Amino acid sequence: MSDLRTAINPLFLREEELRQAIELLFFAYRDFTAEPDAILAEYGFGRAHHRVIYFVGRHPDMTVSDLLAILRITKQSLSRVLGQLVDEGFVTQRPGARDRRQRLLQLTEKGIELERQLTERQRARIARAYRDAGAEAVEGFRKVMLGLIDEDDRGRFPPRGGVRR
Amino acid sequence: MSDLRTAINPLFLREEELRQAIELLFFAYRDFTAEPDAILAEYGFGRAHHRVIYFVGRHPDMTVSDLLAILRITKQSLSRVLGQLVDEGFVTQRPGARDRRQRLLQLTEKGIELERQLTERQRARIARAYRDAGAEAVEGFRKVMLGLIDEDDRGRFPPRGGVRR
DNA sequence: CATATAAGTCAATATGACTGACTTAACCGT
DNA sequence: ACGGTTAAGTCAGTCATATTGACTTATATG
Repeated sequence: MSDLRTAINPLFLREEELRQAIELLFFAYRDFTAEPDAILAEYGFGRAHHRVIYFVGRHPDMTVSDLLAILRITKQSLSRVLGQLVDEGFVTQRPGARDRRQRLLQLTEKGIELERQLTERQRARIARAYRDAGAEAVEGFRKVMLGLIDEDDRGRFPPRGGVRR
Repeated sequence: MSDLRTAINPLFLREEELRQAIELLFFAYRDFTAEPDAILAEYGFGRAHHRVIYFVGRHPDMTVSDLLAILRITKQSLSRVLGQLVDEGFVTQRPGARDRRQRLLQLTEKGIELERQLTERQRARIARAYRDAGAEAVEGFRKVMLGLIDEDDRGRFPPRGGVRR
């Protein structure tokens, strides 16, 4: 028996470890998006609507440009989705005070309610995983995930100062 | 100043922590798929082709049903993508020996080469993140990611026995 | 033999994304 | 005040990924 790959070659372990990470990302993302997708379908929306609702909820008064930079899609792609959300009363726009060319985006009450409904499933999934894994594992998770993200977007995640006491 | 949310309410910290996890997943997946997507575009392929190539490479002689169960898409959706890959000589099929209704899937040399090209970028990204984060963080990452995955698919990830010495 | 299963097919539709070209309004520096 | 730039939006065409639903073919299995 004694498999050459595992018994002798440390490069195989490395390869296996990296492949597992690829699959962890695939399966985690697949399952992480499945629940909200099912809710969205009831509204005739898709995942793109969720992203808009999520980030507008997270950063009220963000501009269209900000949103495009986060989503990394074209404005033509955003246009349909955002237009639908505005038409159906989930998102409102108002001109920027400093720069009146900007359209600052906000969620309506209806939008806030949908955002809450969509995100609470995801939060519950994460809360369970965090609880089961423990605080130390959570720190490791954050570290690795940050390392996977392009450098220019890491600044979105403030370093967590240890709780002073 | 002294923000009510951070200064007093521990539930806000919790909420913030969970939201950050949502965003870590979004940004990590976005950046993780961007590089292979660019390569795939040169072949006229999309992310769905990558998934098929990846999993067939990972599990040679897997059946179409196995693949459908992993990807969680309909066979009609898979059909086009798989058909293209077969037509263009990246994947081959042969009837199962035990059950001749099955079509066992394999990568051709060409398919293996493309798989390698696509996945090596992702492996490099993960290797860098793993190295920067350290072994302990990697363990935490694995624990949390596993917790995010639906229970019925966790068995795909064998527990890592500590290296005996 | 009857039923169930694995795979594939045809048709219609929705969603999310793209490129390219263009407009409108507002800002901003010289 | 003009001219260039930027923010946003629009029109048109295309492509990839996915869906539902109905059906066929071949093979397996009780």
